[in-house]
Amino acid sequence: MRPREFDHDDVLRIAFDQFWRKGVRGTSLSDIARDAGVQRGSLYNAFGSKEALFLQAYERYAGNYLLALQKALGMGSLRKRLTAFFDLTISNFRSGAPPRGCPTTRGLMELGAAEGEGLDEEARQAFASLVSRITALVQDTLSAGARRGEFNGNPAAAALHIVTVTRGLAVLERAYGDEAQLRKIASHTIDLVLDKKGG
Amino acid sequence: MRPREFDHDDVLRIAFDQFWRKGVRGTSLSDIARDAGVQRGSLYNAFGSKEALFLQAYERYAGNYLLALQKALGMGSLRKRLTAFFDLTISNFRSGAPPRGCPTTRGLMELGAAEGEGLDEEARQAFASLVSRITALVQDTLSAGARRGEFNGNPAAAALHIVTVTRGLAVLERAYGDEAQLRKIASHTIDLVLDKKGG
DNA sequence: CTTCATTTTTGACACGATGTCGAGAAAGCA
DNA sequence: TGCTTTCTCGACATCGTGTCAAAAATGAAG
Repeated sequence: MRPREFDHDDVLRIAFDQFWRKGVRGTSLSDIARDAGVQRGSLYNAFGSKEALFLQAYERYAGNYLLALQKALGMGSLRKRLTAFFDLTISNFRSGAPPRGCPTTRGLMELGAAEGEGLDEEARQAFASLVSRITALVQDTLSAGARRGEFNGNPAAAALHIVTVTRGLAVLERAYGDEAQLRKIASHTIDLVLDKKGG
Repeated sequence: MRPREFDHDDVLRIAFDQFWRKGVRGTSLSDIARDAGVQRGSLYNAFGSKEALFLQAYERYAGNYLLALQKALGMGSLRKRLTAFFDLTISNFRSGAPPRGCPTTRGLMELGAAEGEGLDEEARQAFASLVSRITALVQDTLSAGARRGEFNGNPAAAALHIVTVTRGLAVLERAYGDEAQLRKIASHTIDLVLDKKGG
């Protein structure tokens, strides 16, 4: 057995950085290979294909992101939790220079696009899975808030609405790049959900 | 002067159909040339580049879409108008077999992605322009509703919120492909906006 | 220590995409 | 009829993905 000359996790990190900055289709394996100091062929040997490499890199990101999310949703009043949720979401979109947007939303629109080509379906599921998990976390937060009398609506419907807004924010971020606008929409959404008339 | 052997508008229509089904990066000029019965070189001669062709095809679509939108927003109570707005939006996402999603959102995430490459910026503006125009139409509708006592919130903020939700719906359509879910979110959004406590 | 088996690395190759270029073809006009 | 202008067409350069076989490096067995 000959040992691998590069670190698996390092490559995933470097690759995801490129994918995030330039999009999946806009990033070539040559770019990643150069950045990682590895031959292109070695990447194929280790990961199989560009999309397989992307999927592994994305799963790595999704795990980290969910951890941060749980932390943000875990403290204070319901309003504080939702504010922290939107803060984290928007900060994530606006991280990097220039801002890199939302990798999940970009990936969904970029790869979930082509007609049934096999791996695209696998990618679609990876993205959808993260969105579902985020929705579940928000729903749990709302349910807890309802038990404490901080919320009187339908947690499932409200969570879906909130997550839909965050996906919309990801799109508007690309369209306008106006962070203040995103924060305004977020705060307006929290008001709508929490001030709703008896449900 | 030798006359062109193909119809300009026909090619735009055929090209946009391909771009809509397979994404911009997923569609090759050879595909379009084959479908349109034209040589690839002729497309370069007539349109300059793939992205220039896409932009022209997209502008053609955007014009038609805005016309349909004005029609949908022009009749009945405010609730009826907003319902028609979401209906048109979702029907548009779900048109085709398989459903083609939202071309604007897909285009934004696909092209507005790469770092300052010139034409990508032009594309971004085309997408952003349609989103802005849609927002303006919704805002006008809400303002008219406010004058008739059907709405007591801030039209600008509410319009932005509604359009943000439609962008989110475009993303969820790709993630889940569940049309009933999209319609539920839409109806919930209308309730939130119209039932809001005095603002 | 030598040999072997296994895995990684590496470079060459096939293929398809974008975009350029120049030669040839087809109209309008003098 | 001949000239000019534009369009069409095929060849080419370049870059992307993905495959393959040969070479290199390591661990294990004799």
